Amino acid sequence: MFHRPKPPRTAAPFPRRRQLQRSTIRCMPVTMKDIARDLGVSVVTISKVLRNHDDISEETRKRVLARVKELNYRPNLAARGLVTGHTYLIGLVVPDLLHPFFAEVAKSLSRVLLKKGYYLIISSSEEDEELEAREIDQLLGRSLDALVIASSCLTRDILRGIEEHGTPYVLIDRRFAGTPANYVGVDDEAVGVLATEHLIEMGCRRIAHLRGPENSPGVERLKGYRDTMAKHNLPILPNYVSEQRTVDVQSRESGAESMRQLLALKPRPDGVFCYNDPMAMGAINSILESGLKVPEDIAVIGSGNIHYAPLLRVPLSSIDQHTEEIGERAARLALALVEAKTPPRPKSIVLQPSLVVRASSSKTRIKPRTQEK
Amino acid sequence: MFHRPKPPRTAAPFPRRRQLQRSTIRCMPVTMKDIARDLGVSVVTISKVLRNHDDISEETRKRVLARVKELNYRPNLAARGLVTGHTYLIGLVVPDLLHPFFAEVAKSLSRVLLKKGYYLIISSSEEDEELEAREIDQLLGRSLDALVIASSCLTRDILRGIEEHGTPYVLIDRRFAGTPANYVGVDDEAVGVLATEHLIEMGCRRIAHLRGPENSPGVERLKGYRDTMAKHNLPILPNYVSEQRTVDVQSRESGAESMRQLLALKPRPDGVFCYNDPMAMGAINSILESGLKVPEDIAVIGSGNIHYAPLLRVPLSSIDQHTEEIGERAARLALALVEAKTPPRPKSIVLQPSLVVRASSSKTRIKPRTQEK
DNA sequence: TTGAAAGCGTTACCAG
DNA sequence: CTGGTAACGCTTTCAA
Repeated sequence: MFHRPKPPRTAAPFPRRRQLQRSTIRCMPVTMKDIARDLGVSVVTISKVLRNHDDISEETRKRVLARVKELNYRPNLAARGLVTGHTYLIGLVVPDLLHPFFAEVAKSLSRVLLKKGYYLIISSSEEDEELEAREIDQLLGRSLDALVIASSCLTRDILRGIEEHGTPYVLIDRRFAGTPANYVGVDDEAVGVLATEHLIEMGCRRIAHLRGPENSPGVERLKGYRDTMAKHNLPILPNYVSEQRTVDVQSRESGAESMRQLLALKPRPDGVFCYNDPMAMGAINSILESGLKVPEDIAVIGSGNIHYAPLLRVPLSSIDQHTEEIGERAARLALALVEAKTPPRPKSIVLQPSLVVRASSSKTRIKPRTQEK
Repeated sequence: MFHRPKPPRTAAPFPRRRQLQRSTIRCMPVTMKDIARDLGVSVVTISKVLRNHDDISEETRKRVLARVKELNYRPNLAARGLVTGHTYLIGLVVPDLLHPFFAEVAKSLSRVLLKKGYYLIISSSEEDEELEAREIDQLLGRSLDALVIASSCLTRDILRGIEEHGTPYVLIDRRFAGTPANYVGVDDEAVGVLATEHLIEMGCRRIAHLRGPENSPGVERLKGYRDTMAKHNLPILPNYVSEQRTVDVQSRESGAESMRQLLALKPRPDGVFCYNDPMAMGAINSILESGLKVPEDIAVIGSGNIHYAPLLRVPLSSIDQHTEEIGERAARLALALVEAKTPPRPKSIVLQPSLVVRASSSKTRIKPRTQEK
């Protein structure tokens, strides 16, 4: 009936032997306990020294620090996180790391977070909804402090699990209709407007659009394009909006394919606004292959302003989305969420895009050879 | 003198209240304890069900699973890792995520690992030795199962801490002289040979080299270049090997700058082998800016065969390093290390590079317009 | 088939 | 200033 008093822990029968059977033989790293035993102090003391508590004598502190350095001790952050409920780990989910847009976001995000002592754990969904769900599950299981997501999902279902779990999150690039969420992205309708206005100004009249997926950037850029065409009383000819809605992962190939279909139309377009830069690269390829010229026969503009856009076969005009700033803002927003005592009101940050003109859309005869960079 | 027996834990005074003060008010996720209390079983039972132990009655199993699903319970992987000593987390350290080579490696690595239930945690050192050391420290503190590293360090010092800590690791792309380590990369000397032989075959005689950093790829590619020039009795003219040894992060700019210096030399080179593709892109830019033509006046070849090489202003000849395979092999090697009971002998995997000819080096008059892709 | 106890490496709390 | 104790959420062991 009575519980036997635990024997004092210090009197363990095999003091230097780990009791639990580990799966590997590999020797474990140094722990506080090791140092404590070594120095004849308690683990608490070690812990305090390491976290700069000021209720430790200078002498003890010195001894501890010396031994810590000597043994190259590293605190186990997982264990620490377990106790404090704070892991200093922030998750990032993107559709494709190879896509320069997301690589750039990851980079600027990471830079800001690192400065504050946070660490980024990145996950690529390959634009696959199911994989994304699994990866987010994994991430939630690792008790991150926050999550930054460029979701490949078309519905907000994915968010429910995250909210239930209680991990704060920031959406980037793509958002969902419905209840507001923390979001950082570009004004996608403005992207469509800017691109289309520019092509019109360059003298294009039969402007086609290689559209993106059914997510918010895809839909809103399309809307910007449609509205602008309407505003200028320009018709959108049949099949001038590419039907396939493929994904970021294979943008270039899909851009090439859609462009081929557009080229078969008559009359054929004299300008194309592409959902993103990789699609535009594919489109340009198809146009050149067919023997036509860019921009003389067909002007092309993309979006994203990827860093090598100026160096392409035909330097690519694009809509700059302020990629770096998206990462920075998302990082700051995420940090604010983590540090907030109580979940603050969702905040939506929408950046204004800007036009970058290069050769692929400059229908003037004097094509600048090296316009920038 | 005697320790008071602990009161039985089940008789805690405030059963539904967490005792520990967390830094945030945010409600904590569901735990096994919650489910156990809920169902009137022990946490052990829950734990066993979740890990498919077969000593649980079908009925209990069903009840548990139902509740688990209902509450959307996710096991805390950090806590699990603490006990099992196995986190299913593998770290990747690269100099620059924006560099397509490393992005591609990350992608293929992640793909293989994910299939086996492992998760990749990526870290970009920005080609900064000190930052790299800090990041590796962080990673080690998170008790990863293994580490994959493309180190920006020139010496193997960084490895000591890792070995002391006992985390198995695989080097990729760059290796260190001295004791053998697990490594996956391309035969860099062969890269230099292949590139130089090709330029010679194209009729170049005054071949320059925009060299990389003082790490193994940089040094070995340089050696391949030197040896090949010697073999063909071709002189390496003064200053024909660019002196700056800048880094991957700013390759393009550094390539452009070095090329400008080469152009000022007389005689000027008629062929350039660049350490990597971004440098080659910068070099081509400088050449075109100076009014000369690629490849007619100066042929250029890079290394890495980045995916957009065919789409550049001048489609870029390159040495393919089998980037994807590097990632795959590194993943498999890392998994082997994790699963090994005892550390196996270090294994070095060296892939043979292959030549990809495009316009930037085809000195024949008939330049193929679209050679591939 | 079930679960109490001990332990993973750390921090919070509080009594000395 | 110091350190014992309990706790974080989980798994392992072993007795019932």
